[in-house]
Amino acid sequence: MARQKQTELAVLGVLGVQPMSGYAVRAAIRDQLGFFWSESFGQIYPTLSALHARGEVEKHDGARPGSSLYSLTPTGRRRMLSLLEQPDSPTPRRDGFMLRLFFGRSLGPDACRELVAQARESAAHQLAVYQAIRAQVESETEYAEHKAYWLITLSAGEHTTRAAIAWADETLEKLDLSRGAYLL
Amino acid sequence: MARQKQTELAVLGVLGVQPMSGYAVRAAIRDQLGFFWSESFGQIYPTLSALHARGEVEKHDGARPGSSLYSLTPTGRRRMLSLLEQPDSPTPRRDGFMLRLFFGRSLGPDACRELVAQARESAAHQLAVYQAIRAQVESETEYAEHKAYWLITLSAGEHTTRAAIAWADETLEKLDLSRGAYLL
DNA sequence: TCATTCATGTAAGTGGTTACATGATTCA
DNA sequence: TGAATCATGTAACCACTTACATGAATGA
Repeated sequence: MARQKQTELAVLGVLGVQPMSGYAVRAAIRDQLGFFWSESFGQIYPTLSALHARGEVEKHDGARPGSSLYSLTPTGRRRMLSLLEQPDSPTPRRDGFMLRLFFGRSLGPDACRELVAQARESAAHQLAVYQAIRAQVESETEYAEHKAYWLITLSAGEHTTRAAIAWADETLEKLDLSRGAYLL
Repeated sequence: MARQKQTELAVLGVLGVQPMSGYAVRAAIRDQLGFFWSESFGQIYPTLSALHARGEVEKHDGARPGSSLYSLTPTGRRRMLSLLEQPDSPTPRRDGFMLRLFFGRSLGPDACRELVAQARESAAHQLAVYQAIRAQVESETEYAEHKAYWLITLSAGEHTTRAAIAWADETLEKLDLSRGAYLL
């Protein structure tokens, strides 16, 4: 799937849950999909215009003057479904942290240790955030069916983050051993 | 750290292990860093030129006519070190698979199950690849110090992938339960 | 009244991929 | 002899971010 269409999918997707403004679309993506997706205004507004031009979303007057509420048309819903079914072509990974660690020999064991320790901290923090969100989502009473899928993606985040912590702990140990060897 | 400089870091980094041609730089990045980094020719050659213009790499005649061997100059090595020490600013995540799953309610439980099952398969395959590479790297006798860091990044991949498998298994179970409930 | 949030949009720039063009060398 | 690999580079395009510009509404 062309990567461009993924932005359209994200926008159509959140609009499929309920109608909202462009600003709210961004907030929804940031707050609900933020851990594995992001869109900026510079993407959202033009996408919304294009979607509107193609009749996939409807534009209504919003609560404030100048603001608009967008909602999916039947065409839009069909489009979302068809995008959803297309296999995604993942963007090539570019993990700066791993890149640094790979060249760790040049960085030196101390700096590497620091890097991994920081990564461990931020993963631990992330895990706490996930769990706070989980509690919040679980207590939510609306969108019961959608909730289940939200929790599934959250759970993926939790698994990955716990793995990151375990890896960091293991790596710190290795690094300490080799540092010990180095100091002999 | 500006994202652009990361390409320079990757190029300087592999050149820091040993001098090689632009073509070989790409091969090294693909084969050794491929799981968490990627560069295309369209990036590598211009970067190499820029690095050369700034005196960070030296250009020597390669084995074939028209081919070049690039190696780090002392300036280049210092530059690599300084880039290595700068904190990285991660690109925002865009995980198309999670995006789809988040909108799973629209996709339907069967299609979701299929999606997750596929993800599980590809993770299992990935894990086998990691382990093959691990065996190969471990048997390598050169670059002993560098090897340790390579294995550390490999281990990160293994942890993440095992977590993905565990998550998939858990999720498949959940999905089957809810599908059962749906069918009642 | 003043900061914050809601709201919409554009312009410039960046970082990157893809496809193309070209040609030598190696090896089956 | 012909396919695969080694080798270098460019041009067009793409998705996306950042910064900017603007202004109304809300609420402390």
